[in-house]
Amino acid sequence: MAKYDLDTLRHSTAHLMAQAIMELYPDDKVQLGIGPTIENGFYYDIDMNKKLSDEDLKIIEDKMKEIIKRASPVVRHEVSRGEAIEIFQQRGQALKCELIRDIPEDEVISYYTQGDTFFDLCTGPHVEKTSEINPFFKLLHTAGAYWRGDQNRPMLQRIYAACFGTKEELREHLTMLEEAKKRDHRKLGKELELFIFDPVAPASPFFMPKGAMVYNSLVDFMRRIYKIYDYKEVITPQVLDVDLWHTSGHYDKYKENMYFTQIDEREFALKPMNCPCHMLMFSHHRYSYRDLPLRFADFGRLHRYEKSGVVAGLTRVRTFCQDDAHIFISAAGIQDEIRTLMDMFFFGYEHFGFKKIKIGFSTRPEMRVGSDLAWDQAESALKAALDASGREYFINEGDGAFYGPKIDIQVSDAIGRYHQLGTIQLDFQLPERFDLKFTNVNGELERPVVIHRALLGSLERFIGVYLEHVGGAFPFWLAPEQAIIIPVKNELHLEAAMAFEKKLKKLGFRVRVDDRNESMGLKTRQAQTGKIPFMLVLGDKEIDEKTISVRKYGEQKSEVMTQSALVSSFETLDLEKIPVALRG
RNA sequence: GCUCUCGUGGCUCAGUGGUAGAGUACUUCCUUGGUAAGGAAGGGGUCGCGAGUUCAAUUCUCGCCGAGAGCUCCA
Repeated sequence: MAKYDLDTLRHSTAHLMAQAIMELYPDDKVQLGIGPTIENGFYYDIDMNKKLSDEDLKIIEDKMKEIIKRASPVVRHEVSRGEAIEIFQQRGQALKCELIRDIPEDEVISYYTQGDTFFDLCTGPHVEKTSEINPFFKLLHTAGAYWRGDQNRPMLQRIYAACFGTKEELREHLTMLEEAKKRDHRKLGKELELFIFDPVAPASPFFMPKGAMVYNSLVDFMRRIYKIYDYKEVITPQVLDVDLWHTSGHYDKYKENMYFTQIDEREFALKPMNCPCHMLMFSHHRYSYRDLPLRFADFGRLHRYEKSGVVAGLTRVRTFCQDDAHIFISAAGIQDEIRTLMDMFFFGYEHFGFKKIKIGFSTRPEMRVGSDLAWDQAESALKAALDASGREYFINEGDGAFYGPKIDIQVSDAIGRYHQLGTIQLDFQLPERFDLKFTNVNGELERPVVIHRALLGSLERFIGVYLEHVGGAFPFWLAPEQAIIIPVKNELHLEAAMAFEKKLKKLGFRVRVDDRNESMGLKTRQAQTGKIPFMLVLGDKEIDEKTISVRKYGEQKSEVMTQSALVSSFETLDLEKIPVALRG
């Protein structure tokens, strides 16, 4: 049993790093901000004149190890507020003084010293001497971070570090980071020729033929799900009069993030979301309770002017497509619909092989619209539906949208990272703004509630997440190229290869003959690095016996099977593109 | 938007105050091959864009654009 828990060790290591920096750079006005522990280690926010580089991190690490050997005692002091401010002021630690001032009046202030050079405000606990700190840490990188997370305050230098209780855990974590780098969807997207970016359209992907194949397969998959769950797809305009965005409220709240265009002296905006279009469509028709829930699905292209610093690969882009839908429903129907949605979402995620799924329930935020009564109803309906689903969820107090509470769904990828995908949001504000009504069972006009929901989130983001999840190796039904056929000798076997290709193509499979004048070694290598699910080799033997040599992606060996057996196994695999409930 | 880093053939990257190189990809030829790179030749770059310093800038300085790591934000 270790003497200290991991959190204490990490925290003490953070102090150790701060001390190392103070000792190494005495003339750079080092001021300590905060240095909390985080999931895999810790960070420390530091203000200093010198800009730290990656080389400096190595020097700091060495210094830290030296201080460990020194075995300096770590001592806790408890003083009054005034004394604490004086002590930290003397040492030029203005940031710490600010923190002390924010501590409630009556509390005793604790701080720690380590040897003679180091002072830090902290409640502890800590190790008793620096030699008790283990060396299983690594300083990873520096980045800017606003003091106290406020973009109007100065930017400090944040140093991130990994820190663990054992050497193995540290190594495992560093290996995971390496693995994450290899799986980076931006790298894979380029290597597998899925998409490109160009400065002419910042943060906007161009999907190459293979990427478009994946994109369209995902849309196709969603359309099939929509058949089961009774969604009606609609198609809506890209460019709409700003009046619409005034009505919806988006103009006031999000105009900084919208694209505008003027023509015939009218101002238009490129749509950043589909909802107002769907509200408009609902209002153009007098619907009855018999029509509800009415589900409008839309794969419309959206444009949002995201700030330059926030865009990243496919995960945050300026043009994207959601698997968007809006459900118009009576307040009484919410709970059932949410339950149905949860079924549908989990069905979808499991289909993609996401096993660990986290559900977050976000409640009313401080800045909100709508009456408390309406919020009470909406929250309790969501909660009841979640409880009824029997799935675990956690509550994000105050994290809801300004127009209603929401459910967010995160999935864990193959290397344990969570990504937000789906969202289900209740909205009683847009129906109000668009004055939506339906005729209820008593013949009276009633205001519907709207549910915004997306399962994949955005196609772009989902492709990024999924690429990293599968490491670029798509399952058969999603692979842009499902099989590659290699003739052993072009002169002798090309004809048979092309005949087989034609046969598979007629059955709807995506196959290609590699007819280049290259060695089998090279073709094999490229079939593997291209992560094509099946490599099929045809030579004399196979042609004579109507068989084919089959090597699956990731396997070292090939097996020989009859051509008809291969075809039927392709047919079975390809069924995965069709949700179970729709299979004949 | 803010802080830091980066930007050299399609891709991955060397390199230099005297206007550029490798590997790979591409084209052609040779090779007729049995499961992760057979051989050769060839074409391809105003070194992100603009200004400044200099006899001379891809190299140094500034500005802009784009990308990355974070922060703030994310309808």
